[in-house]
Amino acid sequence: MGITKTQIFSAKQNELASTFKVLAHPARIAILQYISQQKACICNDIVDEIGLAQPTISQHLKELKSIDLIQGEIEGKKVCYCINLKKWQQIQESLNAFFDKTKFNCC
Amino acid sequence: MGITKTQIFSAKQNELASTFKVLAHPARIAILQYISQQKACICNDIVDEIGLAQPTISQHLKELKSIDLIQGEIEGKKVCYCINLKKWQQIQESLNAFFDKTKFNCC
DNA sequence: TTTTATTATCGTAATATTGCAATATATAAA
DNA sequence: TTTATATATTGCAATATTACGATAATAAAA
Repeated sequence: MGITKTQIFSAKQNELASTFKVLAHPARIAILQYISQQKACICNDIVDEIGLAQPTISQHLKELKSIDLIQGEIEGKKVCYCINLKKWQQIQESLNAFFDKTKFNCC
Repeated sequence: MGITKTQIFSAKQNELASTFKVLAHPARIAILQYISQQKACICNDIVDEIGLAQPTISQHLKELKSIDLIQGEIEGKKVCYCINLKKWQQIQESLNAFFDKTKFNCC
């Protein structure tokens, strides 16, 4: 069917899975790493750096923006993409909470 | 195209993305949480608990097994699935390393 | 051996994702 | 205004994922 039955899971489970999903592509990992290393983060530089076509990069940026993980500031013709530090830390904490909460009672 | 261009990314980037991908489904999150709470972890119980068909659960378990996140011990007719604590911690550490290493130079 | 119970695999339909060419939009420069 | 540059959107083809019925495989029970 290809469709996830989200309605049978809790909001937290769905949200956690969605967050993992945004991070589940090497291009998006690479984009985040690249943005974090640059003083000025411009989309076209990302295209050159990553090696995917401009529309593809734009699409990946859109997905990262969709969960507020990055922000884009328009600077003339260019857009300066930056990591949203607050959200970044928030996500790291919620992932750690998931890993920590999971206890191991068997085996 | 639907195919990820893995060859243009580093092994680490691909591995990190793959790990996120395995965790990027609410059923697999729910399975991990359920397994972690049970003293005895049996597949058929998971089917009752999650509310997806048995072949679907079996498929999700296979994906979790594919990165060694869970282990299955055959106990007669049943299989006792358990979280692989070592791998679990290893993954948590590598995710944290990714989040920590990503510095924020701009904006 | 036959039956029953449990889990895995196969095949397939529905949907999602990835990637890019073409094109649109927007702004700066000429 | 026209042109050039940067980014976003649209449309589509190729591939991946999700879910499940049917069935196979395995092992305990009868």
